[in-house]
Amino acid sequence: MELRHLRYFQAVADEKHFGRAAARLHMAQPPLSQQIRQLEGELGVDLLHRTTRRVDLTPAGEAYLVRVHAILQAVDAAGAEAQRIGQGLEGRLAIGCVGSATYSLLPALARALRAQLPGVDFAFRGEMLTSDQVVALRDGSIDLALLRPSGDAAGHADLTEQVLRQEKYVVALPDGHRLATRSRIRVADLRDEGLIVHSGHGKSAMYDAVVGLCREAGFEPVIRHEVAETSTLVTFVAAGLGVAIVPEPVSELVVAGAVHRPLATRARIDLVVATRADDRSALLARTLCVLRKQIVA
Amino acid sequence: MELRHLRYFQAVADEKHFGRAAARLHMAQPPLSQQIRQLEGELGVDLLHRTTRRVDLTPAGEAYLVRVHAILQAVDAAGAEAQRIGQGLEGRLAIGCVGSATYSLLPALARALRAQLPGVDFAFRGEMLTSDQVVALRDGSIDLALLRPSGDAAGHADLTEQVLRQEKYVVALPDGHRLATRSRIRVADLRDEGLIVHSGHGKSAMYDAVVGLCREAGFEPVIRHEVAETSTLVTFVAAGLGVAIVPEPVSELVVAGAVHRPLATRARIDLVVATRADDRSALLARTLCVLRKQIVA
DNA sequence: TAAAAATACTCCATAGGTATTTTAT
DNA sequence: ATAAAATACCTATGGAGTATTTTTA
Repeated sequence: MELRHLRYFQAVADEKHFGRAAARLHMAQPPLSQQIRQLEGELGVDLLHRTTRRVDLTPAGEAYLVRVHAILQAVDAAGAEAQRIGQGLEGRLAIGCVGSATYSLLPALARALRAQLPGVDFAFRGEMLTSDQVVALRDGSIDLALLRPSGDAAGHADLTEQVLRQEKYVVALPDGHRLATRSRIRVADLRDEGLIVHSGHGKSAMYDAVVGLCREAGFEPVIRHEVAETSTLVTFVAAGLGVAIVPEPVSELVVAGAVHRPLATRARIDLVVATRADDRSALLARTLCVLRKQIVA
Repeated sequence: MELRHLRYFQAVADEKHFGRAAARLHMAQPPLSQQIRQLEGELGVDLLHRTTRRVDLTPAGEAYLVRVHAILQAVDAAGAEAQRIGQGLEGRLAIGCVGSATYSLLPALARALRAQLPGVDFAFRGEMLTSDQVVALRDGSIDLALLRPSGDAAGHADLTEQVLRQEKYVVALPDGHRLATRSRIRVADLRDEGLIVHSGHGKSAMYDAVVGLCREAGFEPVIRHEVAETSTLVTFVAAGLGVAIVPEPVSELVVAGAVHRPLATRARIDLVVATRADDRSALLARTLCVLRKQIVA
């Protein structure tokens, strides 16, 4: 049995007339009769009751017609859906994001994506460590990662990475801190401050970046607290537990009791977008397009 | 596009290998590749991502596969359903019944039909007048009628009628009635009794039958009450409002205060089954078969 | 008898087969 | 180098066309 048989049956059932149905199908009447008989033969049921004056449906034909309608519609719908998915207008895409972009870039991106690609089911996972995102990309639990540069770029041959933008640093200080009155702070000014950093050497790229800045300024940082989440980090600063060096967009996360001051340094921290190199999905391409527009704006 | 394409796609998606899929489909690999390409071309989407080592599904292919599974299953289910309906094992059938068989034959028939044809959705309408059943048969609101012989059998050329059985008459009497002590009652004994009959000359066959019996016995019946339903009729008798001549199976409707005594007459009243002459449905045939077995038992 | 479906036959489009090439690992 | 899909080409089944017959209201 083929869809042809179902289409022909539907036409005959609609027209209740082999001749008219054949005309509608742009074919001659005899082959139409044959195909319908073939269908009935295959099913082992008479679907139509023929008289020379009119054709009508048997009870079995009535029931079959309903099913056939649904099937033919489902065939069309399946094709249409596949097309939309192929064009990246529909589907699922999971996006990972480091903590320091979770409260600035990610919400704006989510809004833009929902507006631009309303048919797509996006899943956002913020506060992810760079190293976890690499794993998640590889195992498919995310499809796009917003992360910081990791030391071993060589180990990411299967990933495509691109620098989205280079972010300045700011210092997060408790409200009444002695440095809070300065308009700009040098790294060296933090020599005697207790620092709050993201936890785990080799896991958080920010940890390594902050330690690197201090060493470049000629001192070994005093690490007072290690925290997993950026929101916790700023909260700790507000609570007076120490100061922190964070990328500038973190200052968009406003917490009472914490203030941000520019860090006087030429150093910048890259925000990188990474994807699986073999991921050729149209949805990913469209998502990257929206992401880049977002960065420019 | 044809079901063939869907079947082939499903096989390739299952096997993730054109060669093995072709073997499973009992065909060579090249035509399979062609058909899949043809499908992709028609949809305008790549469903498969080919490497020489393995075949895997694109996101569009994944979604399409799910739909294809459902479609192919629906095609099978539609055929199976049509077959069952064609064999009379599934479907809908409405049965009408005159009042005087509603409380005896009909419940037993319903039980037998449910047991024999569990897949069928039977609808029973009891207490229908013969004339209403003829109309209902013609307009399709019932498919099988249990009725009494009507005067104008000539007017039913489009119906097939068959006498199911010939029922004796009984007299329904109030409990303490003077005739209640008799074992048998002649029609002439009812000369001075007020009768309760089914309402409407020309509508209820029983009305005509009862009046006919009386005239044959040489008197014009005194009609005390006309009622629409058999249950009402017996209730009226029990209440002492009169006596009634009813077919013997009505005595199965036991109402406190009413008794039934055989009527001494050779006259019988036919119980007739009628169907549309052009109704060739297998379900009707099966139903009639169960009905006839029921009558014998 | 007239309208419509079924039959008889013919033809050709295309599904499917065989042989070979291309491709990616 | 090799396994597998794609390409090229061929064959033949069967879908569709034309002419005609059969059917039944």
